[in-house]
Amino acid sequence: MTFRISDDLEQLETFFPYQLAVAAERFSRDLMEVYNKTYGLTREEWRLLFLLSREGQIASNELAQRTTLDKVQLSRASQRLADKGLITRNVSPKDRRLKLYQSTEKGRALFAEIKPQVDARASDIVSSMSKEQKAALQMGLNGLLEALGAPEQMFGD
Amino acid sequence: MTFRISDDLEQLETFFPYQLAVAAERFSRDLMEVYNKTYGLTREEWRLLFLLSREGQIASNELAQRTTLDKVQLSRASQRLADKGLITRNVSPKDRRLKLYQSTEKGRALFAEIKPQVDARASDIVSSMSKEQKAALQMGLNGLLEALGAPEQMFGD
DNA sequence: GGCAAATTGTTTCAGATGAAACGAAATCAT
DNA sequence: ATGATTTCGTTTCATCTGAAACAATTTGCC
Repeated sequence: MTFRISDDLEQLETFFPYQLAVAAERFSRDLMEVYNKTYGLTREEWRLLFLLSREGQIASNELAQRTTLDKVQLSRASQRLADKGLITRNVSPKDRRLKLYQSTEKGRALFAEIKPQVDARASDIVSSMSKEQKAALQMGLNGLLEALGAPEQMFGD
Repeated sequence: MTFRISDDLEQLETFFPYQLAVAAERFSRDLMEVYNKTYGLTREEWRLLFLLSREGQIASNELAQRTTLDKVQLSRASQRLADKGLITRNVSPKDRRLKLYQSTEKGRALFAEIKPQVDARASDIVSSMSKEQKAALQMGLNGLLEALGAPEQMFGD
């Protein structure tokens, strides 16, 4: 298989965004098989649960920065998670417009159950890539995120 | 900025799919500013118009293979494009279940108008990446697409 | 202090989306 | 040939989604 890196810029610019979208969508769909089909969580719910499971208590304004969720998505996802008893939402005493989100024990337990399965699925996909390809993807993706002006270190480190 | 390539596999599996999704979504959104906000085309409509603008007449079954559109998306997108007079849809004489899609003059003209703007926007983003990053991204993405079992060479070459 | 402006979470409403049902046409088996 | 099965494109229905409107709260300004 041959790759025309950038000798034809026109091709790179038009074809590449499509490749990126296709790859991301397929990957996302594969992972959704786990947390959605099996556990009925939407992508937003899963991301939120993910974040809350490692952090303690997070305010909504801080959450918006660290996720790609806007306030509407956050409101809806958190509402559903709260209905399922996976997280709690409390009005912040400091600023009563804000809400403080926190994972419940049930939420953390569910996360601990799902997480390894999602990891395994992702690992299945990535494992067939060569070490060089993985490294290249990681480097290229970081460069792209930077170019896109994405906030770095979303999940802390 | 530092990149932890893959010394922590756990990180690679969980963090990376998220990065991929974020990058693809942001990129897609940036490009949509052009063909959606300005010209009112959905992503599916744009993809279909893109494909039809360089090919002559394409049957629906062939289209499904070369795009990620399923039959429902194709049906809806083509219907809207036909309503706008950008493409034509004719029942195939060979197999009256199939439909033959073709871009109209108006469709090609609109594509010719939008395309450079989309390219320019994509170029804006990618241009701030180093040559190495671009090459790495292209290589990594191809590897990932292969790992995902994606059909290669979607737009011919 | 008090009122305009800004911020935040939620709701509303129209349009988009996915899964399943459906009807038409072709293919297959006998 | 004929009936069953398969393969299409479309429609339906329920849900999701995004943009704008909204109410509650805080901030800024005087």
